Amino acid sequence: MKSPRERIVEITFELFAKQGYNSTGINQIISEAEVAKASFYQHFKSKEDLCVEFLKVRHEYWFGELNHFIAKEKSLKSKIINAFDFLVYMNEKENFRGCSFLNILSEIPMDNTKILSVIQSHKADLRNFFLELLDDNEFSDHVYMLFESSIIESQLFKSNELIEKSKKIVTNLIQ
Amino acid sequence: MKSPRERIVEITFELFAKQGYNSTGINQIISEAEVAKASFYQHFKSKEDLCVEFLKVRHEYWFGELNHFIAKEKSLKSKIINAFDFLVYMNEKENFRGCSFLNILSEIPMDNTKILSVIQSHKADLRNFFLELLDDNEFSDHVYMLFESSIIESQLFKSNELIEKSKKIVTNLIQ
Amino acid sequence: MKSPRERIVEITFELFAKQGYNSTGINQIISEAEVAKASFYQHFKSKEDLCVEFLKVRHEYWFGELNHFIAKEKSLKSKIINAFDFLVYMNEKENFRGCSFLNILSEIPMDNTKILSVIQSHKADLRNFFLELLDDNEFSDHVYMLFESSIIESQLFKSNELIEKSKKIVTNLIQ
Amino acid sequence: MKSPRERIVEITFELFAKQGYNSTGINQIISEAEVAKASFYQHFKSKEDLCVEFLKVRHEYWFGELNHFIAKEKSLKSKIINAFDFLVYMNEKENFRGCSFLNILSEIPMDNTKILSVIQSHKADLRNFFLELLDDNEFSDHVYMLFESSIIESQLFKSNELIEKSKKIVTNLIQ
DNA sequence: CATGAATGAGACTTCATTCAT
DNA sequence: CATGAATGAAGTCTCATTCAT
Repeated sequence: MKSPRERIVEITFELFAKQGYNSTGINQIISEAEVAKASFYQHFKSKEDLCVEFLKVRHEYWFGELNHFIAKEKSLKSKIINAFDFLVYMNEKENFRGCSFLNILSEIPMDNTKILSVIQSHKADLRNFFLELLDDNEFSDHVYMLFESSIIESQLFKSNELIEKSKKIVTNLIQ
Repeated sequence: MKSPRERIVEITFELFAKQGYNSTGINQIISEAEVAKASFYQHFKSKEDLCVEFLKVRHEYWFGELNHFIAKEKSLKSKIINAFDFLVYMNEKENFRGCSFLNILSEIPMDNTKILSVIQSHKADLRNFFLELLDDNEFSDHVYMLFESSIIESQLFKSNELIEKSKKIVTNLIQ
Repeated sequence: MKSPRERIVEITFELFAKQGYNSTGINQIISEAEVAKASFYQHFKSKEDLCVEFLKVRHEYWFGELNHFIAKEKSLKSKIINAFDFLVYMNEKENFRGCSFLNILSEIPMDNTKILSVIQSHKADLRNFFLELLDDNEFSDHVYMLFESSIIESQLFKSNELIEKSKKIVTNLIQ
Repeated sequence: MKSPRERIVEITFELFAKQGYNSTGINQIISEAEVAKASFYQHFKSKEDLCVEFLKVRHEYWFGELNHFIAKEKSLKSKIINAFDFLVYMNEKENFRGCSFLNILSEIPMDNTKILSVIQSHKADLRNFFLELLDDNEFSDHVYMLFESSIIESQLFKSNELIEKSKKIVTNLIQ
């Protein structure tokens, strides 16, 4: 059996992604991780602390999956297009749960800078991901914003329709 | 003094928009609205019910403000551009609180169809708003998605930078 | 059955006096008072709040008992002497638990001014009790201090010995 | 660097005197003493055990300071008076924290005989201190009790007023 | 239509102590 | 003798909702 800390992180990964931050209580986490409550607090100063850890793990996971997903593509253009396909893949896999980072952004008080900055940093990385591929600040942000909308709108409408539309738009722009 | 129901709705309007759904308790609402608890439940079956009412009021308010904001513009193009300026205006006014609808989307359990459908309907109306202006399904959705990102990214980074960028992009596209 | 609030106050009265402030948890109080946890917090904002209420009730009770105990005495001198006998009576009744006010004084952080001032006010009243009887500021404080020591030393040694000694001293001084 | 045991005892000395028994956790002690948890339990069976050690150290310290403080005085009378000045000195030094022994008396369950007897023994020594100086059982206890009140009342009112009053009373009695 | 007491189920957190390494 | 992860039990407090008046 894995260490309590590992079990906590794993379960948190699942639950925060599936149910969100506020809907997931410490009690559920420790009960599903089969860990004593005090063991939890040995490793994490607070729920907020756990949230930061979760976002870090999620960050690694998400970019890992994304890079893996587009790795097989050769051309720049198809890499970009595949990034959108990655969203479809994730929606299928995670049942249109949207972006964990943006979801938590909505769930925390606006003045929680500790968590906010982790989220900002994740999105800054994503913005940079497109910048490095496209090497044109304005166009890369254009794609980034269509990408962001794609995530949100597919979460909202439980449908990949607008992802596909974005793909088409980007395809046309990218010539 | 206004009726209890009106007072509840008004206070809820302020509090949900400012603090979010989960961070606003029934107790705060009834105390600030100076209404008895059971009077509250006379008018609203549950907090969820109140949320639906809030979203409806917010919908009216938001589109009202938007239409008023762009009414003075004559040309189609400047109407669109001004819609983005409206976001800047709202951010200033509401301190980068983002979109109430998307925020609540993140705060509720995924299977809450009652609230979900109100949010979907609001965004469908917004999508239609651009469609009616632009009369081109693909292009209007393109603008819609940049508009949505603009809201979210400005909330995330507490900055209007990407709204301005979107404006520039749209300006170029719209020729 | 009495109201929840009454039951809480009664049980608290017993438990704080018997076990002290820190050793008595909210859980024990509500379980013995057969009250829901949230009912408790309907009536008392916090444990500190309950403590203030307890001290007020205790204040009334303690002075009530004291005055009743010495009421039968005619002469000033015998009233004073009987006040010390009251301590013996209370020790017997409450098993040498000492002064609730001084006990709590030791249990709270030094900067808790809310509770501190209630304790100070109780002791100021006691000091005044002797002043009104004796009408001589220095002598009344002398008696007050012997009275205070009597309480503490009898708590410490679980014995009325020093109360009796104080009685003798005061008797001799009072001629 | 001193031995772990010494470091524990030193830190405990500071913390128990400053914050009290219940407000000082084992974790704070070991962290400030820079000692491993199990090392702590190597040396002390329990927190209660540590408390006993603390009281012993405090006993030595307190009487050491007291005796040193009054050593310079020649006459019996001025030794007694100076004992009261010692209380003023300690209040200034320790910010009206009162008597560590009486504070802990209030913080422990009444049936904790192990700690109780250490406290009793300390106060018996103090009572004896006055007896040896004054050689008159009744008068020495009279002074002892004024001394005890002086400590407590100055803790309660954060003021040396009643110490000064006691000094005056004792001065008059002592002729 | 108004009142506010009462509630069950949960929230998050900390305590002193033990144990495997 | 040192380390720090793991623990059970308990801590205080808040939630949306119901009910008797």
